[in-house]
Order: sequence, then structure tokens, then C-alpha cells
Amino acid sequence: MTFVDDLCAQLRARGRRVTPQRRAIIQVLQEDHSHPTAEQVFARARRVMPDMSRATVYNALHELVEIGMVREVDLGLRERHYDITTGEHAHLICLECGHIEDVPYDPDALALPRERVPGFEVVDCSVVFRGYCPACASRVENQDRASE
Amino acid sequence: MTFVDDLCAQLRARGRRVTPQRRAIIQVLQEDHSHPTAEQVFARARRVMPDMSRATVYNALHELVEIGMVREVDLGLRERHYDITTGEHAHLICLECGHIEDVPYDPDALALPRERVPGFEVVDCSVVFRGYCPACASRVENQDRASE
DNA sequence: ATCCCTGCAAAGCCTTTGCAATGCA
DNA sequence: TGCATTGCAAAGGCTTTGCAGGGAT
Repeated sequence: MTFVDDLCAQLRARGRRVTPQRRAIIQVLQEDHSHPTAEQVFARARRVMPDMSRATVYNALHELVEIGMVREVDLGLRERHYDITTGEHAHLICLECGHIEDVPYDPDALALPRERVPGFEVVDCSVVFRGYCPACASRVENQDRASE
Repeated sequence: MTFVDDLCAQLRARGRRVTPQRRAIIQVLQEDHSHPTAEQVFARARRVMPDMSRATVYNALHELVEIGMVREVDLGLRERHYDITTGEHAHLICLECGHIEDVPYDPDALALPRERVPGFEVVDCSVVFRGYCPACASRVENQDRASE
């Protein structure tokens, strides 16, 4: 049973239907871990199924997020990014080149709020670092020097 | 010198102009720590300056964010929230009632990525916990029981 | 006297929604 | 067969942009 099959089975187990479109979307997510946007998923899925509609992509992404198989990542950019679930990790985004990188972190280190706000039921947690990757950092630095 | 004056001075020091509109917007942010959206800031500012334009609010918020006086908070909701800077803290948001709460956290606990990704220059970090506040958690639980 | 900032309105852009047709279970 | 799902297109909703007049420095 492939990975895609496995996720489809999970979908079915949750009472959702497995359509060719959803298989294609899951396939795209499985192959692209670069945190694609809905539009990017749409574009890639269309290569396989040219008639697929944008609404179908949004719909599928929402369902996958809802059942916890896909993570919706808000990076302070305009669009949302999607990320097939692969364990807890933070995101690092370069404000210059837009590159997004996964970074592991210790979930225990973030347990603080549960003590501070008793009774709050945490569903998910997102950690995003914004800044400049090494390459862009040095480039920006040089520009600053040049403009002086 | 009031708090608003201080922020205005910072604006000026950065080469930006201090207009009555910006004073009003800063005032609103200072009085409202509930993480208002741009629209909410706009509405409150309009009580003082009825002719203020939405564009002015967006413009001012961007400038304040850019110089680090205001924090832009992305909670996975449709709109962005704004928060006059008051030290490092995480955000806790209730998916049921939308209430947003600040929670302190230990920045050192999140220092991991800096080791993992040498050379990445972190500009800011956002930590968001999504879930259900005590009141909503129990209410949702009751609904679940009732619908069985 | 500059030229940044403002207000207004329109445009942009991502996302959501409505509806009839389709097809999974 | 029943109803979730699809495709298409339009609507929605937040944010950005263009432009001419006005105001901070």
C-alpha cells in the first residue's frame, strides 16, 4: 500500500470520499515538500488532471487539514502554504528569497502556556521564524554598504 | 512626554512624518491591546477623525511594523491583527470565540534553529497556539454529548 | 518649497460560495 | 440510489494601488 493509498484510506475512514482529484492532490503534496500554496498545488495537479477546478483543490486542502493530514502554514505572506504532515517542526522563512525551511524544535520547550493558561485545549501550535537566509543576508549587507 | 509622543519621536527619527492621523492610530493601538485588525483600528480611529481613510490606516500600520513598533500577527484567520510591541510573547487563540491572549514564553527555549541553521539572521519569531479556551472547550464538549 | 502623506475609489488577489451535473460508496 | 464532490463562474473580503491635493519639515 503506497503512501497515497494510506492517506486515502484515512480519508475514507473519516467518512470522506476518495476521488481521483483527491488522489492527485495528495500525490502532489507527497512529491512537493516545498510548502506549496493552493495555487501551486492547483497548477501541479492540473498537469495530471487538466480539468481540475481550483475549488476542488481548496476543498480537498481544507479536508486534509481538518483531519490533520496536512498542515496549513501562515507565514505572514499573502497566501497560505500547505505541508503534508511530517511531525512537529517550526518554519524558517527568508524574507528576501521566500525560501521556506523546516526546522525541528522541542515541543516540550513550548509547554509553558499550558501552565499559564489552565484549561486551554491546544489543538495546534505554529512557530515561524522570519529573517534572512545566509545567502540573502550577505547580499543585503553588501547592498547596504554600496548605498552608503 | 507621553507614550504616543515617544512613538512619534521614533517615527520622526526614522525619517517618517508625524501626522495627526498617525498620532490617532498610535493612540488607538495604545488603548486597545486586544489585537485589533486593520479594520478595527480604522473604525476606532474614525471616532476621533471621521474623515480618515482606510489607506492611511494600512499605510501607517505598515510603517509602524517596519520600524518594529507594532507587530503584525497572523493567526491563520482571514485578517491580520496588530499589536503594539510589548516584549516577546506568544499568542493563544480560541478557535471558537476568537479571543486572543498573550502568553509569555522563554525565547531561549526557541533558540534551537539558530544552531541548526547557522547564518540565518532571525528578524522575528512568532509562536501561535490555536485551540479552545476553557469556556469554549466545555461548551463544545457539551454539544458533542448532546448530539450523540 | 519639498515631497511625503492623505483621502477616495478602483483594482488586485486569494479564497469562498452557489448550483447543476457527476460519480463514489 | 443517495448524497458528497466536482467544475465553472461569480461573489466576497481584505489589502494594495493610482492620483491629485494638502500638510509636515
